Amino acid sequence: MQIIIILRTNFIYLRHTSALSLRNMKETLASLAQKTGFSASTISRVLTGKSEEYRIKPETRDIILKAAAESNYAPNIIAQNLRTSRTDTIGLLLPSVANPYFADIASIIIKEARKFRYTTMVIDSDENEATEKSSVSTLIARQVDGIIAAPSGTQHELFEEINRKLCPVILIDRYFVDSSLPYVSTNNYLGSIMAIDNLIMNGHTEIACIQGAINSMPNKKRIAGYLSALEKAGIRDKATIVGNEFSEQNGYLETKLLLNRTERPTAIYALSNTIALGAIKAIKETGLNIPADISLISFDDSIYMDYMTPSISRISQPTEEMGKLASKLLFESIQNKTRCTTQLELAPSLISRNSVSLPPRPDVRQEGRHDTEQRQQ
Amino acid sequence: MQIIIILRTNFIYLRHTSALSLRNMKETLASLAQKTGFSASTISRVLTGKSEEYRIKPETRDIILKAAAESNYAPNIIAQNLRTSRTDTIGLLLPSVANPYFADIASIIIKEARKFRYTTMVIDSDENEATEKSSVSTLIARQVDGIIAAPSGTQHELFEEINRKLCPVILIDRYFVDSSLPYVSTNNYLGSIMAIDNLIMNGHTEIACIQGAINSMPNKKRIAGYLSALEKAGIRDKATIVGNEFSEQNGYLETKLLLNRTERPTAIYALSNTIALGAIKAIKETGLNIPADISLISFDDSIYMDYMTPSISRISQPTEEMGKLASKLLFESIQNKTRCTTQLELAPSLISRNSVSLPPRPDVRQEGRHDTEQRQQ
DNA sequence: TATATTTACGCAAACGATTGAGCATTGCGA
DNA sequence: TCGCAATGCTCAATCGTTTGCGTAAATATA
Repeated sequence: MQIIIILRTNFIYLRHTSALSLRNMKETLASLAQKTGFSASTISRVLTGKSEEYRIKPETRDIILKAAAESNYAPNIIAQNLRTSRTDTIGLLLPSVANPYFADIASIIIKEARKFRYTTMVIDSDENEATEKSSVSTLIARQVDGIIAAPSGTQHELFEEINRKLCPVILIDRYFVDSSLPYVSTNNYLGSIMAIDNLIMNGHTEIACIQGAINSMPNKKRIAGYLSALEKAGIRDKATIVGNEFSEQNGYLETKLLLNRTERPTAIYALSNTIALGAIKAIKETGLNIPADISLISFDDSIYMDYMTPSISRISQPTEEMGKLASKLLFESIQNKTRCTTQLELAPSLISRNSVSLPPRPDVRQEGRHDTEQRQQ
Repeated sequence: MQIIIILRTNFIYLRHTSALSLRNMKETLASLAQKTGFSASTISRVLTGKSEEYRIKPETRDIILKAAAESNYAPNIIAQNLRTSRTDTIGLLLPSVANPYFADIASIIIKEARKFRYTTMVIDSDENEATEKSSVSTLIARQVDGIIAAPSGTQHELFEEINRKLCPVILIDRYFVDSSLPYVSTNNYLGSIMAIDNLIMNGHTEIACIQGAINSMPNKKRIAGYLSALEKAGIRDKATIVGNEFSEQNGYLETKLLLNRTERPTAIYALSNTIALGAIKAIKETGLNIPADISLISFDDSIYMDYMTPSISRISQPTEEMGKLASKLLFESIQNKTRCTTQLELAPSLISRNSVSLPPRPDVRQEGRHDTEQRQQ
């Protein structure tokens, strides 16, 4: 996909931006007008690179450019915003910036935006729907030119209304079913299939799934994939779904409960990296070994997963591509004043490591192990 | 420390913000003036909660409030900004949002800012000084009311000039020596002492240190603490300092080189979580065990460090306090139109886990171990 | 020479709020 | 009945740009 975006910034300002000293707040078009003897209109036109279009005499242009440069003039962006009702600003809404997965996405989008000369306002909704709503209102009031959002809420009306009336919205990671809002996400369904197939191939049939925010689309899709994979293997009736939050604590508590069951699962499928961490903690505390006693596979990639013992098998999402694609779609929409309807699901990949092995023999399954010795297989 | 900050937002807008529907972009003070028959001035004063101060008749006030509410009026923030030259916006400058440590800080500051009704513009400077400079200029041009920064560069003039002339600046994590700029940081020197003392207490004398961005203040202080702790133990001459970047790759490469030396260190002190990850990878690849063959201690806390095998001993920084304090200092400065000169170093804490033990006996030190079996001790 | 066109810019009205100063109207005391 | 203060508002300037329209001077065309 190639998208051509014409940057409308002008070289005069650019030169200034890269200059050493700060913008001279005292200098305005009016003061420059006084200095040079030309009108503010003319100065404006020269400084926005429209001198040819408006047939400004080259000599005049040079005088103005010189005066602007010497006085360290830079335009008042707020005034520009008011006049043009453009802000060169985008809003980025995330459920949790501290979550490594979303931090990655934030980092990429912020940098992409910078390339396109946009500044990013970041909202951390804390998975709270009320916070999300009011924060989005703030973004709108601040007249952002576009929004990239991983919504926590379930109702799409707000975002659709914004996209229809105010500015382009691109969803990332999470999206709404029955909505035409554009999104860039991972094929979460496929990801689950890959994860569960991997467990089944290793002989597991007692696979418990610890889910996250129940109403979020990724969670729903992952659950659907989980069920479908079980179905395919003819063990749909063995489905076990617990939990309700993308948090370490949720992973920990639900794992504790799972391990306490008389029919303990032989494998756990954690629907996020945070859940996986909680699960690991609970498993270790119980004195069980991964993968000898219980296998573990997780959604989300994170650098540290390779460094744990055992290293964690996982479904990796292409965060960089997602961030870049979402940015491109957004800036294309802004540029062309159109609404895009692209709905993309990128393929996840299975990173197979050492947290999955054959299930323990049935007769030892309920014993548990209380030594702290661990074997890496 | 108690700081009282009077929020100047008014309840009318608040009520609107939490309302369901979006701000009606068509409605302005002028249009409301037409509708109600009062002037824009009066409407403005009522809507900014100044009806008593300006002796607006209660009936008038109610008429105006009703009209505003019914038409879903919300003020044009950009126009307010231009008129009042306040933006209720802060800038947050970080070297790397993807780094879990800074992601934590970002998350906290964004949420704190929200509490004070500020929106946060986030910059990811990518540890690049040029990016940092131009991004900060952008923030200034956008007239942020204040800046919280973890600067990558070494020259403080830019930030000092901003703090003097334009808006309050609070540094976080990193700061400048010989500068009166306020900061909130960790006592990195003390952190190093704690880390090295821990190693020395365990009998280590061959302690190599892998550093990060050499010119950053935290790095300098950590190095100073490292040297000082060695000095105190009378083994200053054994100091080994390598590396130059807060990255996993740097940790990996430098560890590889260290392990290749004829006199292999018995312990590695990694100056960041990312460096530690790289070190672990290199150590594992070499077939050595932590801590049996080589001990490891790291700066920075991260949730996953407890889940690795062995769990990693580390120096934890109080990120939440740092973020909250920096926010408080900033908003206090903005509110009081003063410049604060507080320079705070919070105490780090040692989280002692299983990556540090006695050094291996000298006669086996150079052997290396090539089995992949690991023991947790 | 009269008219048309081009050149090179200026005027003034936006954008939508805030705010100091001012101006009717009413009430009250003397 | 007059003066004065309090009441309850409006006027108009301002923040710093951008931009549609206009126009004087210079040049080209008929």
